[in-house]
Amino acid sequence: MPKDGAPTRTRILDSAERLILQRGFAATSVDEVIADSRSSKGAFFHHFPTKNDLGRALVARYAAADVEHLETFMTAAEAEIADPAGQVIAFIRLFEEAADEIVAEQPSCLYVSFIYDRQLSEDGTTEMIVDAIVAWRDLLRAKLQAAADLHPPSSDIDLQDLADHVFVTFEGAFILARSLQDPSHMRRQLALLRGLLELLFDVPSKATTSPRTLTRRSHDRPRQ
Amino acid sequence: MPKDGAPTRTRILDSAERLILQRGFAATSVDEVIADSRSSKGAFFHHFPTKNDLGRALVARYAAADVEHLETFMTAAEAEIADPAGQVIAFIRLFEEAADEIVAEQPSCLYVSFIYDRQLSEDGTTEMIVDAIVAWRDLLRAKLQAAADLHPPSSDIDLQDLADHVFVTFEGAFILARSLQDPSHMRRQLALLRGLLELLFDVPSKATTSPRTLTRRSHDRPRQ
DNA sequence: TTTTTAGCAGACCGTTTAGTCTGTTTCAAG
DNA sequence: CTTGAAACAGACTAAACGGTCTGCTAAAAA
Repeated sequence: MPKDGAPTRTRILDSAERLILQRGFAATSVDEVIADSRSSKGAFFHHFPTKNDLGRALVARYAAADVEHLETFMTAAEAEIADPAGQVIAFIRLFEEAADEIVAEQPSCLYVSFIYDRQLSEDGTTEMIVDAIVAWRDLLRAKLQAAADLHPPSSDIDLQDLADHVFVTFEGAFILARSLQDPSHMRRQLALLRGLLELLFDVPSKATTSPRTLTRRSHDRPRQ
Repeated sequence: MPKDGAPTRTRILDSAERLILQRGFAATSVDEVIADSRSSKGAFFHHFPTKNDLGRALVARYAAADVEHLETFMTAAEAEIADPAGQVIAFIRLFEEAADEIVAEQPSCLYVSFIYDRQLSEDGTTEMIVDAIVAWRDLLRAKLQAAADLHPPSSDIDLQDLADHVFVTFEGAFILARSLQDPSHMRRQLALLRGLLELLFDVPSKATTSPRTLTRRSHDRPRQ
């Protein structure tokens, strides 16, 4: 077999992801991706027959990483505490601690770039996004169900919607952070969500073990 | 003065808004807008010197309507009840009741189309979006502050972040509804947010007065 | 050593794009 | 009725776009 094309392919995907997260899919030209990745027309269209194929590959990679992130953090939360309500709260706290880093290297969510950018269900991208969202909702709903069975929540809240609200908070926080150009909103919104979950399941907030959350109130002046 | 150009201008804006909400700004061509609005090149570039000018005008109109919507509903909530916590909850409930209609005629939020689509701070659009977001956060924060002063909330939650969480829920719900192609998520996420606020401020949920919320649980099978 | 094939380079091409230009129509002021 | 300026209509253009094509190179199989 001839020389390995994987590094070039990865370089193209990396450049495309960066540019598309900044400008959007339609607003990013193939030539820009080629220039940024220091490849060529030949290389690009060798790996991706069309621009849409690049998009599909990009979403596939992104969704896979997203679901893996989900599972990694949930496993870590499960190792930390036995109680399912505590696990959900620990899960959110792990994302909270990683929030600044996540937003720094990803100013927005690739899902939205594709959901908002292209004509819906044009090809297989929407399905991949749906699958990832469903992975989140199913895993979280199971946890929340288990939590609700143990500590009956203080309010009759729909658990499916509550599971979805985690995804909703992520996406909304991305938009808020980007609009106001203040990346800390991701961490803050996750902290808020955690606080609401602690309230709902009557789990005491252990602020002392999570020093980062102590700085939560240092933003009375909006940074803009 | 010659004939009135306002109707044409409005027709172009309406078509552009529809198309851009579906496909995104960059993915919508001037020619498509012209065809959809049954106008012409001459008419278009008479009213909007460049495509970006159309975008700016569109966001200006959208943001003005958004802030007006905010103020209308908050005024209605204030007329309904004196207690600030109850006002916030009534405010959310009003949007809940309007949610299906809103999503039906607007499958997504124009802010996101511009925040995600164009290079940030290219022109004045970002500022207009920021102004609208700040209007939401300021009005809601004031209400939440007043509410917290009266009924001290059962948890030490940052009120600024809580105010922002309303916007976050809207934006996230738009994305969820569109991704899963189930418009009911907007209503459901707002209902959830209301439930959490009722819990936080210890306001009893009056489900009987709001018949729509009774159907909240009729979605065990995701519609997809 | 020869052959084969994936990997790549870059000139090239047809189409679409935003934007221009030359008119023509409308309508009210003078 | 004339005029003047805003409101259009639509042919046209230069640049950018996604995609093609021909050819070269590297490396492993035969």
